[in-house]
Amino acid sequence: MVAVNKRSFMTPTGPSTADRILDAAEALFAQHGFAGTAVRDIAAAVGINAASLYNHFESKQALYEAVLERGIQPVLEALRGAAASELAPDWGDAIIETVMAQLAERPHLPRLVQHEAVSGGEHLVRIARRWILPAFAEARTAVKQQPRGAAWDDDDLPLLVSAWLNIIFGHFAMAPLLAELIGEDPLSPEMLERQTRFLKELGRRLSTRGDPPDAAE
Amino acid sequence: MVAVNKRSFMTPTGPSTADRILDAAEALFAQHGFAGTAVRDIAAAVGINAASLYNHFESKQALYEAVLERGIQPVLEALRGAAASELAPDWGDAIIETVMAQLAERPHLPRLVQHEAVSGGEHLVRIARRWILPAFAEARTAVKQQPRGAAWDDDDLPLLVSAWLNIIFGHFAMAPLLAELIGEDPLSPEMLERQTRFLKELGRRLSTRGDPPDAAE
Amino acid sequence: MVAVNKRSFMTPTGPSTADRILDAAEALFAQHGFAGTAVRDIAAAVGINAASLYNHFESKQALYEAVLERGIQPVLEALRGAAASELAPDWGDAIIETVMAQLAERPHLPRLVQHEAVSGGEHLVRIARRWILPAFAEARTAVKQQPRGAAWDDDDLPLLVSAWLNIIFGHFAMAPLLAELIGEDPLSPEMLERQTRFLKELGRRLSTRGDPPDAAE
Amino acid sequence: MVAVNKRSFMTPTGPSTADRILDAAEALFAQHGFAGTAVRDIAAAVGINAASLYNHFESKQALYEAVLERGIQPVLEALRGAAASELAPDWGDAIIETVMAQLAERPHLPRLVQHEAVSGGEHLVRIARRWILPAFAEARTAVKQQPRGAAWDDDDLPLLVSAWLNIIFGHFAMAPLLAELIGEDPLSPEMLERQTRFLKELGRRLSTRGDPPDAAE
DNA sequence: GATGAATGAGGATTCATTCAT
DNA sequence: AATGAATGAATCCTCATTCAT
Repeated sequence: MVAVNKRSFMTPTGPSTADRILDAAEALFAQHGFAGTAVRDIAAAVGINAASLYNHFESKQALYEAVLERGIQPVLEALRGAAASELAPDWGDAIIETVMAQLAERPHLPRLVQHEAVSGGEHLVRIARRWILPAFAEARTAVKQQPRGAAWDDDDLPLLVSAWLNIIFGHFAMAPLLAELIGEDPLSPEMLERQTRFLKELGRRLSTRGDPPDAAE
Repeated sequence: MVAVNKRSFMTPTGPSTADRILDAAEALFAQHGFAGTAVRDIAAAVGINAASLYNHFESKQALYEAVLERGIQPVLEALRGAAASELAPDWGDAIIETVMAQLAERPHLPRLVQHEAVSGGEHLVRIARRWILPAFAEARTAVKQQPRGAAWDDDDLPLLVSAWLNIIFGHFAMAPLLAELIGEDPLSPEMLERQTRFLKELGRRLSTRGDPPDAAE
Repeated sequence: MVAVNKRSFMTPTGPSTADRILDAAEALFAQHGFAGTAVRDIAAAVGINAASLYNHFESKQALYEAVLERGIQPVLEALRGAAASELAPDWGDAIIETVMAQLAERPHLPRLVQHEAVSGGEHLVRIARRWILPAFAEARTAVKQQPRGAAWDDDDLPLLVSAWLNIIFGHFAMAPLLAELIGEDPLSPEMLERQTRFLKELGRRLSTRGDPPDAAE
Repeated sequence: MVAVNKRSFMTPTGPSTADRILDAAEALFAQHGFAGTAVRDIAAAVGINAASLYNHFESKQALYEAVLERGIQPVLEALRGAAASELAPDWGDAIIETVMAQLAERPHLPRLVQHEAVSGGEHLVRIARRWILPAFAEARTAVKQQPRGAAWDDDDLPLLVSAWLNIIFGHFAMAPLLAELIGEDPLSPEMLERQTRFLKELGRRLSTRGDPPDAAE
């Protein structure tokens, strides 16, 4: 028996109800977090009755986790792909572009993850062990392999990776606030382009030892 | 016996009830966000009846805002103080140390702010206009005044400030997740010390043009 | 045992839940007024959970207004019908009988209206504009068309209408108090019959100039 | 020991706190009824703390009853005075004028009584037995003594008295609604004057047998 | 799959009242 | 006589979930 995608086969239907629920839930969970999102509101956004939602997902919890998994998986895969070509000269730039492109497509995802991370709650650990830890390891390896990687103390690498993640995810997650501050939508194509350029320059500088290595307070 | 105010005599005059409520609320809001925190739980943490809480704060909302203000104000003031001494040679390091010291004392605050920022919600704008915008302006000025400031494009400055904020706040806000990843508590004195050192090095590198002085794509 | 639709087979399909709620609410609101009636008590009277009530009505307010409308509408219609036949000789008597019959059937209604009127509150204006104003206009017209209508000064007509309404509604609304005073239930068929006769006599006298035919100051 | 009015003795103080509470309570109870009035609101209207109110009245209940008694007593006394002079020729007019004058001075009272009457509740019976029953008896006697009293069937007298009470109290109690209908404040001096005139005319007509004594359906 | 109705648990908030000061 | 703080009970209402249809 061939593995067949349950939907998208033979019928020219649009996205399945389950997918539409996932979409609506992703947006709402990203905006208001888990606790701040009512199942009823998700259902309303989809245009169905709240009870119907339970035909597709066992519980609010289960839906939340499905949303997270569906969102994180492609990002990780893209990241892996980019990381694989570690030999290319502007390898760092490639990763940045890949990740930014991924996130630009699903701008809710970083907010969702940030929400979850900040809550540091029950769902976190499961997700962390399955998705983030490997990702973290990969990112760490990547950073270490940077040409002048020696520049960073080995113990600082986790902090560096964490910093990178915070910068990249933060740009999306804090978009509403940032918009307030710069008077422009941080998620507009132009701003995303600028942010991408900015990140590349950042990468270049971070892999170079700073000027006067004396100052240490 | 002199007529004595119940709480100014013999009793060590602990924090007022209102303050204790603010403390408990800060911790709980930071952990679970606004929607995820029940007034009853805050009251329980303080050891009072939920109804009593309303003798001190008009509503959950009002309490939330009070928590935010109380938390943000001293950080901003410290930041201002540090920024004032902009002539000192290791001026950037001073700011980093000041901010880290402030946040270390109230580790809930960054999570609280992050929660709020990610939610990008109703409370945000008010706070943003009164506290964050000025802070942002200050931070921006500060960054621009760095000795080798010419190194950054003027348009990139907001992004740079945003990046700094995300790195600094992110370390605290994501602490539970980060702990999971590095196997150590990111908020332990040693780790905070390491992070401070890391940030200083980061500052040094960021204010130095990256290696291939051609690249600025 | 056959799978059977609980309420479409064998059960005589009693009034819908919404109707039962309206009934219970009508009685309770009439007895204790809006503020004095707890949603929980209405639900209990119906035999459902208080939460279920919100599947049928958006709020206590909405329920209250629905009760008022449902109650007032048929009375107004009956009144209109009776008023239409203004040519009949004992036209006034017909109206009295119609109204009394209507109110006798829903004895809660007058108390409800009285409650509302006395409260003169927020709900009043909406209702007043939609239902009572037209009714008032009709009543006024009716009174004016009485054969010997010339007997009343035009400026007194609103007062006359108001007086009639107060007498008629008052009999029902004050029933508990009146019962206390006369030792009989004012809502018993006999008493209602007597009150109807009394009102007719009243109507006859009111449309006749009083003794000293000079007095109309 | 002489019976001394606790307040108004020796000190030129304004109304005592207890009186101010009674005033505020009278207004609020009249507007919103017992259940719809919060002790806090009464206190706020007086300008004191809700707790202070309990220095003057044992409970909300007790305050309510005090308000009712204080309001009803002078009306009854005035009524008695007027009724005593039953020999005067326009005796009915005198009563009307007295009562209207009394109520005009305390326009909250009728609404208060109406609220209570409509609620037909717990407080009612006590009040009824002590105040209203005697008043009713008096009114009944008064009506019966009208010159052409014979015109009314003895059994109708309670209904007639009830009608009178409903008309008179109703004008005040329904003032907000009536204002809505006639576009004028029913409690303005002019309207009260008109209502008084109207009531006198009413009295004149009611004590005259109606035209065609045949119609009784 | 979809839905209207039902519900127990819990949400924030208000209430009348008490009490130490 | 006044008050700020406290509280248990009750307020309206929302929530996630179930179930018969």
